[in-house]
Amino acid sequence: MSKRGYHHGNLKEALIEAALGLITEKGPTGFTLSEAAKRAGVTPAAVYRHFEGREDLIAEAAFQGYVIFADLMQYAYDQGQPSALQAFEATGRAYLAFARKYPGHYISMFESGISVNRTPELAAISTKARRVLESAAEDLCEHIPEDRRPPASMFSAHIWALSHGVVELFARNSPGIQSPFDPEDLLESAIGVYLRGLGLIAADT
Amino acid sequence: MSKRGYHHGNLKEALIEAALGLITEKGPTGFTLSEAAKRAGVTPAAVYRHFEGREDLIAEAAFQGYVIFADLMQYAYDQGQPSALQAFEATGRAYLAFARKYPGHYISMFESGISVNRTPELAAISTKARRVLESAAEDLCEHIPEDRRPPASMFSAHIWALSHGVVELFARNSPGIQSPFDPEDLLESAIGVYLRGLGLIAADT
DNA sequence: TGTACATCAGTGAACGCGCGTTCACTGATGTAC
DNA sequence: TGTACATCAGTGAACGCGCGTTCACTGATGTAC
Repeated sequence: MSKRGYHHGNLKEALIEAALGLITEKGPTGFTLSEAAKRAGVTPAAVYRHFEGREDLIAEAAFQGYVIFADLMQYAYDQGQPSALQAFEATGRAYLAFARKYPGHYISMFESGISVNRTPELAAISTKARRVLESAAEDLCEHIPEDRRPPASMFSAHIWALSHGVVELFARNSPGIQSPFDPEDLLESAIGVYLRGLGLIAADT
Repeated sequence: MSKRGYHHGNLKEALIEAALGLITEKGPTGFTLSEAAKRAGVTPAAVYRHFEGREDLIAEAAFQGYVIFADLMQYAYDQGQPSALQAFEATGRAYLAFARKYPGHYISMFESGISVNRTPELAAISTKARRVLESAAEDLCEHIPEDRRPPASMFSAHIWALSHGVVELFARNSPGIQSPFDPEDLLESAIGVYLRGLGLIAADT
C-alpha cells in the first residue's frame, strides 16, 4: 500500500476507486482505462491483470455500488419497522441519500450504459435492491382498503421514478438547472402528497 | 436534395438528422462528427461549413428539440383549457409523448451533457418550455384552499421529476429494466394519485 | 538458514484505430455587363 | 445570350492525439527442500 515498489498490493481496489473518482468528476464519458491506471500509479497494461477490459472495470464498480445500495435500502427498511409507513418513507430517502453519497457508484449503475443483465451476479444484486422497495410498498398496501388498492409493484414503480427524477434533475447539477428547492425536501414533500393521495396519511397533516 | 452533385443543397438539416439518428440508435456517446458526415454523404470537413464543431452540432439539435418541446407543451396546455385540471394533465402527458416521439432530440437535450446555459438562445427556449408546466401548476394552485396550497414551482418540480423518472426508467429500454407497466399508464396513474393527494380530484374517483 | 525455482504482478514498447480539426484546393453556382 | 469573375460549398489529404489492447519481458514474492 504505502511506499509501493514493483508490486502494488491492492491494485484492484485502487483502480476501482480511481475510476469512481473520474466518473464523479467528469461524468460517465470522462472515464478512460488509461487515465484510471495513471491515477493508480500504474501502466494501462497492468489493468488487465485484474479486469478483462474497460467495460469489466465499470461493471465491477457498478456491482459494488449495487451491493452498497441494497444494503442501504435494507437498513432503511429495517429501521422503519414495524411501521410500514416509516419503513417506506425511509427507503425513499435512502435512494436519494445513496445518490448523493456515492455519486460515482450511482453513475456507474444508472448512467454509464452498462446493462444490468451483463452478468447473472449483477442482475441478482440489482433485483435484490429493487425488491426492498417493492417489499416496503407491499407492506404499505396492506393498509389500503382492498377495493382501491393499487398493485404494489406499480406503487413502487411510481416512487422509484419519482426518486430517480429528483436525483437526475435536481440533486446533481445537471445541464445548468438550478432549483430553488432542496432535493431532499422536494422528494419528501412529493412522497407526502402521493401517500395522502393513497389515503395513507391524513388529509390535514 | 435528390441526385446531389458537388453541392448538397440542404446539408445543415441533413447533418442534424444524421446526428439525431445516431444518437437515437447508439446513445449520446454513439454520435461522432465523422459518422454523421458519412451518413449525410459528405466529408467530415464539410461539417465545418455549417457548424463550429462537434459540440455545436449537438447544441443545435438540442435547440431544435427545445423548440418542438415548448410547442408541444404549449399546445397541450391550450387544448386543456379552460379546465386547469385538464390543461395540467395534458402537459404531463406531453412530456412523455415528446420523449417517445423525438428520442434523438430528447437525448440531446437531457443526456448529452450539453449545458442549457451554453448560449442565451438555448437558455431562453428551455426556460420557455419549463414555464408552460409552471403556468399549468399555477392555474391549478388556484383551486387549492389557500392555507394548504403548496408553492406552484414546487408542484411543477414534482411533476417534472416524476415525468423525467418515468421516461428514463421505463420509456427507454434502460439498463436492462423491463417493467410490467406501460409508461403512459404509469405516469397517468402516478399523477392521478398525486392530484388526489392535493385534494384536486375527488378521493373516490 | 540458504538456495533453487515457480508463480505472480508489474513494465514498456508497440499496434491499429477513429476521432476532431486544419488546410490548400476545386468544382458548381450566381451575378454583372 | 454569352462571357468573366466572385462567391460559395464541397473535397481529400494530412495532422496529432488518446484510446484500448497485445506481447514478450522482468522484478518481486512465496515455497519446497
